[in-house]
Formats: sequence, C-alpha cells, structure tokens
Amino acid sequence: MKRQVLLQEFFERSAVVVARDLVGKFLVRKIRGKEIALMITETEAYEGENDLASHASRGRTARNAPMWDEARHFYVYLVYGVHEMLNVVTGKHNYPAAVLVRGVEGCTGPGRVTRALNVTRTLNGKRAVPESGLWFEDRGVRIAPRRIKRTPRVGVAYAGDWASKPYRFVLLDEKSNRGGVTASRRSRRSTVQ
DNA sequence: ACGATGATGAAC
DNA sequence: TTCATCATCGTA
Repeated sequence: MKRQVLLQEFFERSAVVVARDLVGKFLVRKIRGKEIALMITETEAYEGENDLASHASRGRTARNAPMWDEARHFYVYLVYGVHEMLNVVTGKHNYPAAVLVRGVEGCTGPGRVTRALNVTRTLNGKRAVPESGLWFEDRGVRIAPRRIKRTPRVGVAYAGDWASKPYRFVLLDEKSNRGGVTASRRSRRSTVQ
C-alpha cells in the first residue's frame, strides 16, 4: 500500500482548501509501538483573524498561540471542560488558520476522534510528523468531489456572517445521500493505548 | 432537553 | 478575583 506522509507544503495553503483535501486522507496515531490509521471523514476550516468563529478573532492569547505557528503544527484545546479538539495549523507562518478534525471512519464528532486516538493537549504545538506520534498520510484513496458535502460549521452560531460560510466538509456515505457517514454504526467506546 | 466539567478571556 | 462562555457528548 502506498503511504505518503503529508508534508508541510500540503498544509501551507488556505484552511478551506486543506480542510477539503484532508477528507479521504488518514490520521495516523502511534502509541507504544502500535499504529492506528483512520480515514478522515469530516473537517472544518478556521480562516484568519477576521473569521469570527475562529479563536484567532480575539487576537493572540496563550491558548491560541499555536495558530500563528508554521503550517502542520497542532492546535489542541479543551472545550466544555470535557473534550479535546484536534486542529492542524494551515497557511503561512504568522497567519492564524487551522483545520478542525471532526470525524474519522467509525467515529463522528471531534471529541470522539480525540478520545478514540488518545489525543490530548500534550500534542499542542507539536508537529504532525511521525516522531510526535500523530501525523497525516495519503494512502491513495481517491475521493470524488461529489462525495464531499459542504455545509456551515457546527456550534458557531455566534459568529455573525461567518456562521453561515460553508467551511465544513463531510464525506458522504456510499449508499446514502443524506447526511454524511452512517449514523447507525457509531462505535461507542473505542480506545487506543 | 440538559448537565457535566474545567479552562479561558474579559470584566470588575 | 469572579463570571459567562465554550469549535461537545452522553444520558434522558
């Protein structure tokens, strides 16, 4: 099988383009010698300081500082005191933009993705390279554009005009036309150790 | 429909 | 230092 680690140049583009292109790519996690690779099925783009849905819109703070890093760095934070959110930084250095990984195969929802792959804030600010234990790969899966649905982002109703921008990308299920990856088979309690 | 659960950022 | 809010999820 062809395995190509996604390099910095892949992420050095606009967040919207990277978000779209990440659908069908693989998120790979290595813990204690074991590797698990899951295809990405859902993403969202957060594009620049003008994007009112982005943490970057309030300016640079201790939490969101990784968004200003070079592309391919991770931005991981906690929401609702419960869920770790996994983002990859995109675009030029010092331009705050990132893509949120919202779903992988068998796992819908950003909090479930991080729980399934044991991703926490210890990865915040690290690079998406094999040495860090979490990275992205192209494994040769080709996704027809028709299979990717664009919608507004989730949970950002406060963001004014930016709330309705179609910055969310969802891989449609092969057999169903409505609503992304099958809702029926969500694995509950998957973990990697 | 709602509570969990804790960090963050802005106000006081 | 206090307080409202939060890029969500599981149970009801």
